[in-house]
Amino acid sequence: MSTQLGRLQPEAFARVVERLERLDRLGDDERQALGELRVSPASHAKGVEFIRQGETPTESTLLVEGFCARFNLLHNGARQITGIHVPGDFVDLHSLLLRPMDHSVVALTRCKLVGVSHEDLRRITETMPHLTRVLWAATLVDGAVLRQQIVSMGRRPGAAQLAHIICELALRLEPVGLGDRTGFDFPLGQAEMADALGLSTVHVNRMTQQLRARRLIEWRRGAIVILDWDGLCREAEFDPTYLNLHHNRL
Amino acid sequence: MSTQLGRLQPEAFARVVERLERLDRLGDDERQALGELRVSPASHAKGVEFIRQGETPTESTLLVEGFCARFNLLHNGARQITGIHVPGDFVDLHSLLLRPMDHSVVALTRCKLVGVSHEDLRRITETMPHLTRVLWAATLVDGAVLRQQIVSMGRRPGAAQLAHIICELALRLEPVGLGDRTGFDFPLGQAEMADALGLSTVHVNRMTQQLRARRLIEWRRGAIVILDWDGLCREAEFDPTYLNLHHNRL
DNA sequence: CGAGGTCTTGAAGACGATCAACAAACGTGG
DNA sequence: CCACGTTTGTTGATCGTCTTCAAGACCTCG
Repeated sequence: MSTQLGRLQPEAFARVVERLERLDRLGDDERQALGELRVSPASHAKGVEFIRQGETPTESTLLVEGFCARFNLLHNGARQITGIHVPGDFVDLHSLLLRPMDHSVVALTRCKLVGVSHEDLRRITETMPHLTRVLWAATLVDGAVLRQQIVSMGRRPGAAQLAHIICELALRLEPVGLGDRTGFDFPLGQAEMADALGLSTVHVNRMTQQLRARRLIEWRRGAIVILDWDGLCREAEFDPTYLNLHHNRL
Repeated sequence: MSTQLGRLQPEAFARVVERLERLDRLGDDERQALGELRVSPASHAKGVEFIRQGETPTESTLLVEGFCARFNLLHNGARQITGIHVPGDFVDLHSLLLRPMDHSVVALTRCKLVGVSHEDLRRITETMPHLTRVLWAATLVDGAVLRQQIVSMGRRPGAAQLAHIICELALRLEPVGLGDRTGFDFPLGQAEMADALGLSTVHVNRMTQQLRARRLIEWRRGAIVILDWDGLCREAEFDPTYLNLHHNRL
């Protein structure tokens, strides 16, 4: 992992812009401001906890490639994942305003990331109100995802919970070109899914088999295939409104 | 419920300022800007769903007195509460940037509220970067609370889950002078608590009895008494960091 | 005083956890 | 390219937490 400062590489730049433009159209000046952010690239192997609970980062991290997750550990060693991040996500944009970190972040696969200094982000909040609102909205969508997760964990049975997160991931991966309603690459194991859903590995395995048996999905070799999108949505009571996939005027 | 526009009444003004100043000290100009917000007061009886999923409000609602909750309904009639709000909270500040509402809000007790027009809030985001960051931070704390809720639901047993939310409510009520580590008025029933925790009413009842039997809390007549704060925190593995109760420089 | 809501209790059962063993897939080095 | 060890997925049996249903006690308020 190197730490030399530079501008966003084309790939990373494209990912952020894609993601933010899903919330609202950006002006040329805003795109330019994003392009001029000083960033420090980094990459981490699977399993590396590159942000730790209790730290107060001086930059926010943008995920360019791979999957990572926020999580908390309990005293008994149990892990709860509170969010799975896909390329284009700011994994800790909130660390700009909330200190210290109340959770850690781990690379679930090999990850490419860039750090954006809080100083630069703060300058954006001082000078570019609209872009600030877009970034704010990005954190609000995070919150909406968390709410749906709570609904799942509280009131949906295991199979529906699994179905729901698969629907969600498909739609979140779509705008960055990494998936669609027919499926997506998903190099995570059932153990990680279990930590995300708050279930045991064994139970995730059985729920997966159930969705498989009902011809809703396949899940093998690091890829999830969605055989029946509508059926999966029905199972999950999935309503994509909360992802704010349409453009708003922010 | 009346809708005439006015300035924030002293009580409401104090609540917002107290709440926001918990995040960062406000300047005189910022306090003044808040005082000049045009607001529409409203009050709702217990049980009224005053914001409904699917709507796109033109104002954000500040809770001045009483308790209310965000919730989602499932097809089978089950309700999951995704957040309990206490006086001083903006219950739907995110509706400024996210549309339409992906959940409803219900008054859990008689509530006094004021609506703040999105137009005014947006003006703040255009002209007062620091106050904007404070408001943003308020929504980020919301998110942190949601993450802890996920940890509770996923990995904490029922009793700890109940203990955790009680610890949290105590600390969230403290800065508005409505509670402390010895307890607080809490006019909600076990059924509502069940919907918040994702448990059944019966189970909440039994977990309450368990905490009672262990001399950690009392809960009667609309008030929760905390008999042993440290014990309750231990039971819950409660770490208040996520509430950002200390001042930050935003 | 009566009526409706809330709390409490018991019994039965479902969903999911845990433990343990085995199979399959994967990656690594020879 | 194969052999091996490790990780991940699969299965079965058993156990515990939490749910459901149902009934009765307690409160509160009109």
